[in-house]
Amino acid sequence: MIADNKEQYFNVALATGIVLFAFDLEHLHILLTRKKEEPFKGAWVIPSRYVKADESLEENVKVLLKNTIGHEDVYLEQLNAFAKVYRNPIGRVVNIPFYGLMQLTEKEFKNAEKNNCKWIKYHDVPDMAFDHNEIIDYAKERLKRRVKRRPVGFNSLPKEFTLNQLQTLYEQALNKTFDKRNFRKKIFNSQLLVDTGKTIITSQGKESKLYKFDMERYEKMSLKGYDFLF
Amino acid sequence: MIADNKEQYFNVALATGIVLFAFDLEHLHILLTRKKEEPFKGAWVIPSRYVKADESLEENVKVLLKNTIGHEDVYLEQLNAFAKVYRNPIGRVVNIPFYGLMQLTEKEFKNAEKNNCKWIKYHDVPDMAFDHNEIIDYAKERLKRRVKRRPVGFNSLPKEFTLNQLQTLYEQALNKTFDKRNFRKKIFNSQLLVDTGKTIITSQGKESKLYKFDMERYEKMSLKGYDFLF
DNA sequence: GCAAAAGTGTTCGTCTTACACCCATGC
DNA sequence: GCATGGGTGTAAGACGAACACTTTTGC
Repeated sequence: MIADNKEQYFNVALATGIVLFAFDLEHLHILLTRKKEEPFKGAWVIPSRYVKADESLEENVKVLLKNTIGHEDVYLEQLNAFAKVYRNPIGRVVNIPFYGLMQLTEKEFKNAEKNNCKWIKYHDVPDMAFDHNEIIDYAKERLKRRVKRRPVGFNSLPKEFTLNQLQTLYEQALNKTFDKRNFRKKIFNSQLLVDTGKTIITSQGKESKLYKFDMERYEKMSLKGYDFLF
Repeated sequence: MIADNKEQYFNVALATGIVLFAFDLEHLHILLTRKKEEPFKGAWVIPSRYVKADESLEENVKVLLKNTIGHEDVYLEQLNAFAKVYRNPIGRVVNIPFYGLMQLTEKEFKNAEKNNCKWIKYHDVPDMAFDHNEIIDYAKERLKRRVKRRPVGFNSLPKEFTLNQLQTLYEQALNKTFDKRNFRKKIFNSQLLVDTGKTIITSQGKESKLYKFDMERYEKMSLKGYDFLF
């Protein structure tokens, strides 16, 4: 079947997109940009890029990251392909988006501005071009599930963080609030946090204990069938 | 960027594949077929099909189902795209596989044979062409997670089924055994099963109660934030 | 009569949830 | 001095895990 008319099938273009979530210790953000060319010139989109013939999806996404935030040090996960026939007016473009999770610091904030991108608050996503709102909604759902079921949240915190920062992150991602005492109990019970013995002075001038995530321990526990659950 | 040399990007082919899981009330099976053409003529593959220019992925998968088991009454879910540059020697073919879950009866068994397909036991998957083993492993992982966290298993049972059949399904999919009393307690606690009042004579000649899944109730509970968990 | 399958309760420990106050700091 | 945020304990209920026997049937 394919041998007869190979050409008829090789007429699809591939792109990746990145729904980049970043936490600045207070709010979750998503990185958006505006389209520089037709179609939908000027409209909000997630950073996207056509995949070259000999380029893997991951390589492509990493170029996207370099071009927007200036580095590629981000937790990444592939999402479902968006492949509707008429999603792009110039032809059949299949977008295989990823979601990323990272810490938002001054550096990424400035780099984004420089590269014509903007960090939008998680709950304030505007109307976007193509099916990009759908992609973001899907990525948010995925993030929620992951935060609930795997300790991915730590990818958006500094190596050492306070429990209040961790709780804020969970509350933002899951869009609900937790009782402070119960939150701490649950996290400590999981035995995935290590007390660094250090403290930090938070923005309110209070002293607060610093913890770090014990990745090694998590991996060992995972192998034995442990399931992180929040 | 794209306007200048549009052609250079529109040279990818799209295919879907289906990892079809089916339960005959005793064992889980996966549907495989053998390649009829080069490359890898004669090798085991999952049923796959090129996507036509104006065809959605879902339409394409449904044709696949029609061509193999003779109908399209299957629970479907899209998996991650498999897009490695050199996964197919004839060009860059991106496979966007789905997994499906259904009940295996005589009908599907015969239709598969007629269509050059074979139902292989879940734990006996042979070496396959392309990256199809990888796809199956990925689909199995997804199935495990789904069975644990959503009541998808009911898609592979008849409308009315016994608790032992349900338990067997869970044991096969998750590759472990459960205590019968605890299993029943857990399932009844979830309040998702309705006693039909009927019984059936099983293959061992014993009478066994029939239950059905209360989809409406599940949907209501889901909306209120209920999470099925096994 | 014995092998195989359907069905059934209790106990113990752990986890979840609800709930309130003290202390230090910045202003 | 007061508003803000960091930090802490207890009690009640729900849930999970471990565990054994009775009954019926086919052979």
